Amino acid sequence: MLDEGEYSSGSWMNSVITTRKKKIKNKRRFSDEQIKSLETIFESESRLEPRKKLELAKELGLQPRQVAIWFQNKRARYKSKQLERDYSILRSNYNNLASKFEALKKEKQALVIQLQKLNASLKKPGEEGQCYEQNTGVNSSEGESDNGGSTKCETKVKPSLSSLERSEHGLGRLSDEGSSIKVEYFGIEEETNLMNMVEPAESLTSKEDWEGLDSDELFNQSGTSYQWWDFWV
DNA sequence: GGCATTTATTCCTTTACGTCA
DNA sequence: GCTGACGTAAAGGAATAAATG
Repeated sequence: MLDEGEYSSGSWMNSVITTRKKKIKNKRRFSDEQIKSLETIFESESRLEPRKKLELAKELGLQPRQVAIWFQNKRARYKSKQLERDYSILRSNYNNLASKFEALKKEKQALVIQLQKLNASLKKPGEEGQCYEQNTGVNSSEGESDNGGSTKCETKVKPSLSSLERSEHGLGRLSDEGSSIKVEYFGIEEETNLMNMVEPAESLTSKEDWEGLDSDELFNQSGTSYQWWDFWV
């Protein structure tokens, strides 16, 4: 630890202070050539073998201790820069993810609204919903009905359903079991549940959350009743 | 082989000097 | 010339592993 008998004589504290001040007074920055050589070696190996340290010190006209300290400080500086780079990359990835999340959330909300409209129209007696039920349930088994308006209802409702399926890449599926449409979507059965899921997602994506959240906090969020990435999985 | 001690090395933090705006 | 910010050489100290008795 202590080199060349640095603190070897006199009162310990006084010796430390005087010796240290004397040493630091003589502190000189390394020359450009010395720095260049050190940098070159550091690029290939961040830690020096003792033998190589002696050789390098001799070559540069420095004390081996100085070379060791330079490498030590260089490793610290490199690590600090690396941390900055890593943080920058993580932040960029995080921002990308956040914007994708926002887009997906909007898409989902649009689909939920579309679904509500479809359900509402099907539940109204004597309107399009009833026509659809007759078309899909009755007309298919009996071949035809004496109702001349069946083709009109079909063209109005079915395109909406197919657009829902298409927009969800085949993940969303509608069935007409019972009196209303049930959704096999995100692993839930009713759109009320679907709507409930929107709320926590909203709070997570508020401006304060995005600004005050670092990546660790994001991945450690356990305050909500579900994980936000489960939202669309 | 297990142990205590010594030695060497690393990392982290702090100190103090040099430089520059 | 003074001052504050910043970069950096160097020291202090804790932790760790290898060597030694």
